[in-house]
Amino acid sequence: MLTGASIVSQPTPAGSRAEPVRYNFRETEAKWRAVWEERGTFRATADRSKPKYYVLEMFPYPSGRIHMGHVRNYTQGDVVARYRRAKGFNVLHPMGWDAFGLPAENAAMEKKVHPRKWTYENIATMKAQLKSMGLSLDWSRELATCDPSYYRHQQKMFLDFWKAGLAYRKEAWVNWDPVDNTVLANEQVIDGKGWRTGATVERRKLAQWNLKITQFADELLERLDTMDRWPEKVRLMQANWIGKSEGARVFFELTGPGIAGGEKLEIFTTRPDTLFGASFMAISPDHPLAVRLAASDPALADFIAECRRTGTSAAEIETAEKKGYRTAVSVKHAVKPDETLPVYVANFVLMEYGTGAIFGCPGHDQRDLDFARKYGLKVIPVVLPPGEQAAVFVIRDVAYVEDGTIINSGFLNGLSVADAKRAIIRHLEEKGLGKGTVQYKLRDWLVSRQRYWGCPIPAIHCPACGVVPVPEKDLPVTLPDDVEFDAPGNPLDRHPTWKHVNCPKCGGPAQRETDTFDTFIDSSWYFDRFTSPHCETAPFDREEHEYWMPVDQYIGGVEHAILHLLYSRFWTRAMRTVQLAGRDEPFDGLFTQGMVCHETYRAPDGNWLFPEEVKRSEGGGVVRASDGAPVSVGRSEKMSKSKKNVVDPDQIIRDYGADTARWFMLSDSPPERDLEWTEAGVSGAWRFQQRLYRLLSAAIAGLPPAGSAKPAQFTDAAMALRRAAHRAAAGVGEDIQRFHFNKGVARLYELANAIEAFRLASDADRWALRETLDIFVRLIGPMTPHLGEELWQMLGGQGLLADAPWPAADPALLVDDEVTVAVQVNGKLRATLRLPKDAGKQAAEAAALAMPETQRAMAGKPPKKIVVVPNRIVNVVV
RNA sequence: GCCCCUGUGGCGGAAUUGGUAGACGCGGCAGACUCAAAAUCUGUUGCCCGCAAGGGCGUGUUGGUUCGAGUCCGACCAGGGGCACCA
Repeated sequence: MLTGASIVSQPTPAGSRAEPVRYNFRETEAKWRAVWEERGTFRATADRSKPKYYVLEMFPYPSGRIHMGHVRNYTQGDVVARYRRAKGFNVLHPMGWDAFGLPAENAAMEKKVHPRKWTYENIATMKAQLKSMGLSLDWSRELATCDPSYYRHQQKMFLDFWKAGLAYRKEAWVNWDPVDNTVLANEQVIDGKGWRTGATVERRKLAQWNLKITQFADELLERLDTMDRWPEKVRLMQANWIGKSEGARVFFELTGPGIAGGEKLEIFTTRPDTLFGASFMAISPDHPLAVRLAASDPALADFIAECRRTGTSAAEIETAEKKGYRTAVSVKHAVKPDETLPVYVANFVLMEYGTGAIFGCPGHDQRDLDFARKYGLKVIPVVLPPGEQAAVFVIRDVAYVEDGTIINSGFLNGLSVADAKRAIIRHLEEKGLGKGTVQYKLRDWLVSRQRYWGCPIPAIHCPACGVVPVPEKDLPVTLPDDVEFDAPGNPLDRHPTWKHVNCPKCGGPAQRETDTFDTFIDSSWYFDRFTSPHCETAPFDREEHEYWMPVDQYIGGVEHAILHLLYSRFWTRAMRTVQLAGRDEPFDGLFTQGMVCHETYRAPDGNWLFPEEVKRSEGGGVVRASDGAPVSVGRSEKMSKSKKNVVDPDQIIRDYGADTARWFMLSDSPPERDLEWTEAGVSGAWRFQQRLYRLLSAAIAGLPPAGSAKPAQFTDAAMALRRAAHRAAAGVGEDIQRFHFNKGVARLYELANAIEAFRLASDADRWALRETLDIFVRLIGPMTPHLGEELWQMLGGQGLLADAPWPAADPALLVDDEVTVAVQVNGKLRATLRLPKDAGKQAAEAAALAMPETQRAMAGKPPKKIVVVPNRIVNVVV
């Protein structure tokens, strides 16, 4: 009998020392993982009788070891997956490896390991680490993108896309590192030099493979509006990236030396309404006309060469001066027949956007104005701001870019900007001088990489037949194993035999394509493959794919907001185009998690220190543990090896257990925000695990067996406990669905506090306590699954907690029959009042006015007005 | 430069539609247990005045709407993110 005693401070048996009950997480966690694995608890099979739920976290690059960002990502996904299982969904929760990529080649160069060996060793290590987290993953679906059984389908799909016109070759300017003999991505060029070699990067024109993502530009943009389970931020970033703008193309007739009769210059503008204000034309240094004119104009050739030397980094562009070179040619003004306009080559005009040529209207574009002032060109205002007089309005230092009334523009005069756009486009189209068009910033996806460790592009270059697809029967084109990394450049290119093949068309000697695919291709369809990863005849089994897709909940870092997610959306449409699948969108719900941060530490010599190298001194400062040297503590930043502010997940799991790591990841910080990793937070999470174990151990004795008949009567305290439990059941589920894990955690703390404060006095109390514990354990299951299973077993639960249903909240217990109402006088809180739920306005008013606190605050004045919000507030205005 | 987001105790953060600001956790303080410490438990903890009862102030700053504003509107300040010669 524990009457009146706290259920926790249970007296220990006489004679025994008060040994605190300790939860042995090491043994227990391993035990339950073995049970799940042995029973195949998380293996998924398509079952049309149940609703499906596909939970996916972005698969990792096998860099060597998992980091805290992975732990956070996979914990969140696992909570969702386990919760959905408990709610009766047929859950697919797979894991794989984004296994191609440059780090493997760097490792090969530095450590003389073959990229394949390095990659698969890393996979083995990281798989063991992920397993130690107790994730509810179906490992039977594991895949690695570097496996030929995976990428053969990718090669096949590429051939299909090629046939359908979605893949093509195009000459493109690339950053060429002359030392490594390779192409560099823009972000690998620092101050015009290669990031690895320090060599000055050259701009070279190379034939490269491209995928026609621009074909879907409009669709990719329009569909964003309907994707309401994606973060607003990501949709906005994608919309900006696609960058739709409406305007017109206009043709200007060229005149001057070297110009053939009738030759035209085509420009793109979003402001055709300002055409009458044009005072110059500007073309890109890469524009064919510029290149042609340079052949007979050495000064222009120098100018173009100088432009090409200027880097493409953000900082350089910002500081680069706007410069132009006046060519010998001019154009006839499209709408003012007797005027001509000079043609400049300008360093700020991009060949890749629009037509690589613009017209300059200095009055209504700041950059054009700066240019015009610099080169002494005319400034003709053609939009009059409201309230200004046309006769006296002039543009000084600031271009006018807002709406207004059109002036100095012939038949457009008097129109608004929007009307003028419509009118001029109609005019241009009628006269054959131009046409209204839509322009996108989005460019086609360049997928060629001069690398070894990637998926080979299945194409053959034949001197007679040109570029020929590898026949399907010869797929996959696999990578040769015997490669050397001691020389710069692509090992595939200098391999003695690999690239030499016979042309599949004419049988003559030919060469393989030695470029490999951008690894973003690998990750553009892995989620499709997960639906049937062992299918040999196709990328996936169509029926399995139909059942499981789309991904219901995708979770990963916001750094993939544009590229990976946009490419995946494209790939899905490309597959639809070649009738491989019928979907438009791969990801129904998307969640982007925040980063994991930690304080940074620096020794007096300026070197970074790992968190485990520092300690708190007695004086409260932070010192180096080895010698007590003072340490300067920097602000919390994203964990990174370079600043050594990292904590190893392995270490945490070893010292505190997976459940503690998971619990800490979920508590306090909202999952979309950055999380600060602190020692105090971890030990707090650990203490809670221990506390729960003690709580259950102590409470369990003397409880009625599971399934005992419900008593007819409960005390108020027991009813309060039951209400708390049922409210938690409803609330935590809601929190998980809405990704408010931190709030769910807070509710569980509250319920634990209520359980601990509950005093047992009767059998009915014991029944209520068992009911509450039963609910509680089910609720913590998704968050701390190992401890959950252990407690579930202690409670005598049926089967595994991982298979147990989510507790159903009794609606009758979710509503209180009494509510607390706030009493305000002139909007200031003066008292609170307990009232029966849904008490009438009059009763509430009377009760509030009767309170001495109310009367005192009213100071004898009569009420002017009384506002009553039922069950909430009574506000007396005097 | 353009676009977007966020500002709440010592700290992380709660607060359906405008309706009791600070749930929950961390940390602090006081106490219990202990020879002592750790662990654990109990109480307390926004700031200011007051012995107390009680009162005043308080969600980045500032102005407004409202019976009532963390929440809505305007201006500003600070921090973070994205894009960036995009015509």
